[in-house]
Amino acid sequence: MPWSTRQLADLAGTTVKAVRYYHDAGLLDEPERAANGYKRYGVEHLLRVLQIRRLVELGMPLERVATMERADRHPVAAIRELDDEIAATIERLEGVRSELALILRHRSPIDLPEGFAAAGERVSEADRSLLMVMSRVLDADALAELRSVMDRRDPSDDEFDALADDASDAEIEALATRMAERVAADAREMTALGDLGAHLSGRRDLAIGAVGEAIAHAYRPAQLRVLIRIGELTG
Amino acid sequence: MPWSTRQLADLAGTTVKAVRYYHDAGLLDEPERAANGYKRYGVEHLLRVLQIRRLVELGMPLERVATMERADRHPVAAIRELDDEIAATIERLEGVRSELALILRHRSPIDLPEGFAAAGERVSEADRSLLMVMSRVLDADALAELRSVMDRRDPSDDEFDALADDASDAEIEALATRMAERVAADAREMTALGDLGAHLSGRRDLAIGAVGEAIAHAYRPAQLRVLIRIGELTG
DNA sequence: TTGCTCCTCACGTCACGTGAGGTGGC
DNA sequence: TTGCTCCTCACGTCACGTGAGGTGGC
Repeated sequence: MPWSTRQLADLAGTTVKAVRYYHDAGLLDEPERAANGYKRYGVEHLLRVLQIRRLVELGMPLERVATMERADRHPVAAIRELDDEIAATIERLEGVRSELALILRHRSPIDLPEGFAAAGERVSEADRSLLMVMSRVLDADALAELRSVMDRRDPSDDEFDALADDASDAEIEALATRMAERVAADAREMTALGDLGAHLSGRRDLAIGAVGEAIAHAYRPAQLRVLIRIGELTG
Repeated sequence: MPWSTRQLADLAGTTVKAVRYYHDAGLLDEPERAANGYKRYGVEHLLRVLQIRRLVELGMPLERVATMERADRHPVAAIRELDDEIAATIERLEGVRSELALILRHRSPIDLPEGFAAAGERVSEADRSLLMVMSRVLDADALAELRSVMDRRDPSDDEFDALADDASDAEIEALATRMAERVAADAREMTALGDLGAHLSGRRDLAIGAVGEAIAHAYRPAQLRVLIRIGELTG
C-alpha cells in the first residue's frame, strides 16, 4: 500500500518538510493523490528521496543534484569536484584550528590580528588596536618585520606604556632619547618598516590616514609627544 | 577626517553591506552623520569591525560575537567551544572524503548506500535499489552481514540477473534449487539476516512493508517466482 | 467529541548580496 | 550635465523549520 508523506519521510530518514521542499525544488515528482487529497507515495519516490539524501550527505548542493543526469550512475567529474571542495574546506578549517591553538597556547587576546598570537600577553591594549589596523594596511613584507619587532621587548617600552599624562618636557625628552636609538637601529634593519610608504596595501591615501588616526586614538597625549620627538630625533 | 561606509569597509576588508548588516544586528554602533545624512565613521568603528571580522573568520557566529563580553579579551571557554565545533566538522568531512575515495576507487555508483561502495560494479541495478531501502530499514548487525554477503558472488547470481521474463517452470525450479542451497548455508551463518524480523530499525510495520515493496519493484515476475520458490525450499 | 494526521500558505533562519529608486558632490 | 557615491527599503539566497489555519479519519 502507498505511503503518506510522514511515512515516506520516516523511511528515508528525513523530515516531512524536506520531502515537500524536494517537490517545490523540482527534484521529486509529485505522487498521485487519494480522494481526500492526501499524497500516496510508492517505492520509486522512496528510492529517489534516498538518492537525494545520499548526495546531500556527501555534501552536494541540491541544485547540482537536480542537474545531475539520472542516467549517469558514476559521475566521476562531479565526485572529484565535490572532493576538491571538501578538501579546500578542511584545509581552511585546519588553518583556523592552528590559529585557535596558538591563541590558547600564548594566552593572547582575540583582538590581535592573524599571525600575531605569539606576541601574546606582552602587547598593551593600545598596541593591539594599532596592530589590528596595521595588519589591514601593510603589505606582507612589512607585516613580517612587524612581527619580529613585536618579539623584541625593551624596558623603555614599559616606561612608555606607563608614561604619566602630565609628564614634564624633560621626562619626555629623556624617554624619547632612550627609545630613539633602538628605533633607529630597528629602522636600519627593517627596510620595509623603514619605508612604510612603499609597503602599504589597498588604497594608499586611506591607508596612511588610517594609521595616523589609529596612532592618535591608541596613545595618550604625553605618549604622542614622545613619538613625535622620536620622529624628530631619528629624522 | 571621518570615513564613509565604503571607506570603512575597504579599510576593514569587507563590504558596505556587511557593515550595514552589523548595524542592523546591533553589533556596531551607528556613527554620527554629516549634514547630508552620510555616515561618518571613526577609528573606534574600524576597530570594532576588525574585531567582528576576526571572530567571524575564526568561525564564530555573529550571535555569539554579540553576546561576548567586550571586556573579556581572552574568552578561553568560547575559543575551546569553537575549536570543538570545528574539530567535529572536520571529522565529518574527513568521513565524507573517505567515502568519496571508496566510490572512486571501486568505481561504484553513487546510489549505493554508505559502506557498500566496495561491492562496486558487481551490483545490479535491482540490487542497488534494494540495498538502498535495506540500509534504511535494517539494524547495524544485519547490515554488516549484508555487506559480507554482497562480497560473495556466485555464477547462479548471473543466471538470476539474466533470467528471461518467459522462463519456463522447469527453468525456474532448476535455478531456485541451485540457489536455495547457498541461501540456506548463508542463513545458518548469518544469524541476523536469518532472523530479519528481530533486526529491523525504525518502525517495524513500515520497515517490513517497505522491504516487500522494494523487492516487488526491483525484480521482474520471473525472478520473483524464483525468490518465492527459494523461500519454500529453504522453509 | 478528542486527538492525531494531512493539506497549503506564509514567514523565519543566517550573513549578507542584489537590485530599485532617489539624492548629493564635483 | 555626467558619472560616481551615498542613502534606505525590499527582496533573494539555501535547505529547510516553524507556526497558522483549515480539513479528514477513527
